[in-house]
Formats: sequence, structure tokens, C-alpha cells
Amino acid sequence: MPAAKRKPDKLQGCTNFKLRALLRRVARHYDLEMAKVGMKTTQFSMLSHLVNLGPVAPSELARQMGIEASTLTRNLRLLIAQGWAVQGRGTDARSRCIEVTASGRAQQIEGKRHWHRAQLELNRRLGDQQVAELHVLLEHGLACLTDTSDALTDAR
Amino acid sequence: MPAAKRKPDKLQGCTNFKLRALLRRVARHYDLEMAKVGMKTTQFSMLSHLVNLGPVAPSELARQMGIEASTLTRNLRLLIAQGWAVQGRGTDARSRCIEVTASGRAQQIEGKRHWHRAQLELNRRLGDQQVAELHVLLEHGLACLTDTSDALTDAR
DNA sequence: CTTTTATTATTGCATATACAAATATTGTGA
DNA sequence: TCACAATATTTGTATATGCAATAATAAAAG
Repeated sequence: MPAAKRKPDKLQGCTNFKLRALLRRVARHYDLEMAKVGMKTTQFSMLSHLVNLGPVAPSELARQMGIEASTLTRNLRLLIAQGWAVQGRGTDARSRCIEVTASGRAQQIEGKRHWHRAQLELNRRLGDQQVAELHVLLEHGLACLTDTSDALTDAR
Repeated sequence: MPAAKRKPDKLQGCTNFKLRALLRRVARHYDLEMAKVGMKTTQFSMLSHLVNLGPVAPSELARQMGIEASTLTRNLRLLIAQGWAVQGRGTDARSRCIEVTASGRAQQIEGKRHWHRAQLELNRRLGDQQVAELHVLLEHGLACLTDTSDALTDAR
């Protein structure tokens, strides 16, 4: 049957699969660049959030980054182990306060140079226009899937 | 300064971060649906590839899925442990041959129903048009980052 | 035919990630 | 004030993922 009439199902049309496939490549692209300053792109991400937010509670940082608190706890350990961040007492006896260190700031600035190179190279490879459009759609998707409790398909 | 003239740097413009953020949500969306038949979306993905490809060598399956052979080895174990696939001798004493079982086929068909529900719901949430455009850009990005050895920025 | 090189798969090590359960602490209602 | 609910963080458990190093075998070179 002609390609145009093929059922749009199959795995060809799996958004999850396509996203994963691209992320694997893109992550590799950035990571190769960030490795030059001894960090992963995800670590640079968290470090940058810390720099931009200032002293912040774990739960708030997790919210800002859109990750689970449990994920944050573990990923943060790597930054602390590198001496890029410290964790002190929060407003409460149960909460904490995370803050970037001087070393962390320096590392973030270094990292930013490399991140920028990676981003420019990506833009060059995919085309500025395409990257811009991709960003719009990624943000759109994120907005549509934010909160609005999923899983309601037959939960009620 | 007006948003339009803001430097396009910052983390606002990180393709990696945006992709990751969306994948986390999208993966959750699909996984909640696939959980109803006791599997992760990534497992359904591999199982479907096995169904579509027929008996295949690990290296070829990895190539088709765009993942590392080492990743495949481990992920495949879960399918085998569930009895959805078996691994036999390949053409060679060093190679293997992976094949879906009857139980695996049944599981894939079950899974497909749920995958389809998840995909339709995603389309509904984001809009058919947006999803279609997203797919085009994801495929474009993948094509631009495929092979063409990365990391050449200053490797030579 | 033996030494070297290439291919195929697996293991070791490390990170990112989530959900559920446990901990610790704070706040509330009776 | 005491039992119970709410909040903040960490731990337990499981998956996905990659790179580097091994192991096993095959192919090529000499």
C-alpha cells in the first residue's frame, strides 16, 4: 500500500520513541563538549539553576527543574561531592538550603562557554530555524502535559 | 530589555534541557498507560522491534533502535526474564539470535492497544497538528545528528 | 599456520530518572 | 496535650543509558 495511506500507528508514529532517540543523540553531542570541563550536561543544568536561583530549598529547585525530589537528592550529591554546592539548614528543621560555592560559580562560567559552543554547533547542524521551531513545539508539549494530572484515562 | 532582544543564550535556550524536560513528561504519560499491562514503554518498544524484525542479531537490533549494544544486552534481559523473547545461537559462535516468543507476541498486541490509547491522548492534548510538526522536527534532528562523528570540534 | 586485526557480545562503572516507602518534623483538631 | 494529618527530604528498588574494557571468536596478513 502507498506510504500515504499506511496506518499512522505502528512505531513509526511513537512520540515517545522519537523523543528518546533524539535525546540520546543530543545528549551525546552536549556531553562530549561538557566533558572537556569534567561535567555532564545535566550537572551543568543543575549548577546553572543554582546560580540563577540563589539559595534555594531542594523541593523548590526540583520544582524549577521539573524533576522529582528524589532525583534531585541524588543528582545534587554529585555537585556537593565536587565542591560546587553546599547544603545547609533551611527555614525549618526538616528543610534544607542549597547554595552554589565559589568553585561552583567558576565551574558554571567555564561550563557555560562549552555549553554555548555545543548549542551553536547544534544550531549549525540542524539549522537555526529548525531549532527555533523545535523549541516552540517542545515548550508547547511541556505546557500541555504540565500538571493536569495524567492517568485519568480510566482512573475515574 | 525587551524579550525579543534578549541574548538567546541562558538555559532558556538549551535544546538538551528542553528535550529532557519534555521526555520526562511524555515518558510518564505513556508509562502510566503501559503499566496497565505490566511493562514500560521502552520495553514495548524493543518488543515491537523484535516482532517487526523477526529473528535478529543483538547488534542489528541495537542499530535499528539507535541504542548501544551494551544497553541492548541489559534491556533485553528483562524481556527474556518475562518470557517475551529468547536468545539462541547466531550464524556465528560469537553472535546470537534474538526472537520473540508466542507470549511475547501476545504481550505486544496487548501493549499496542494501550500504546495507541496513550498516543491518541497525547495527540488530543498537544493537538494533532503540533504532534505532526514535532515528529518532523524530531526526525530532522535525528537525521542531522546521525553518524557524522560528533566531537570533531577540536579533535582534529 | 601463526600472529595480528576485526567483529560480537558482555561486564564494570557511572549517571539520570521515577515511584513508593520510610523518616523527621510541623501543624491541627479534639 | 495527644493522636492524626500534612510537609520536606531521603532511601529502597528498578529501569534506561553510555563509554571503556573484556572475552570470545573469526578473518586477514604474513
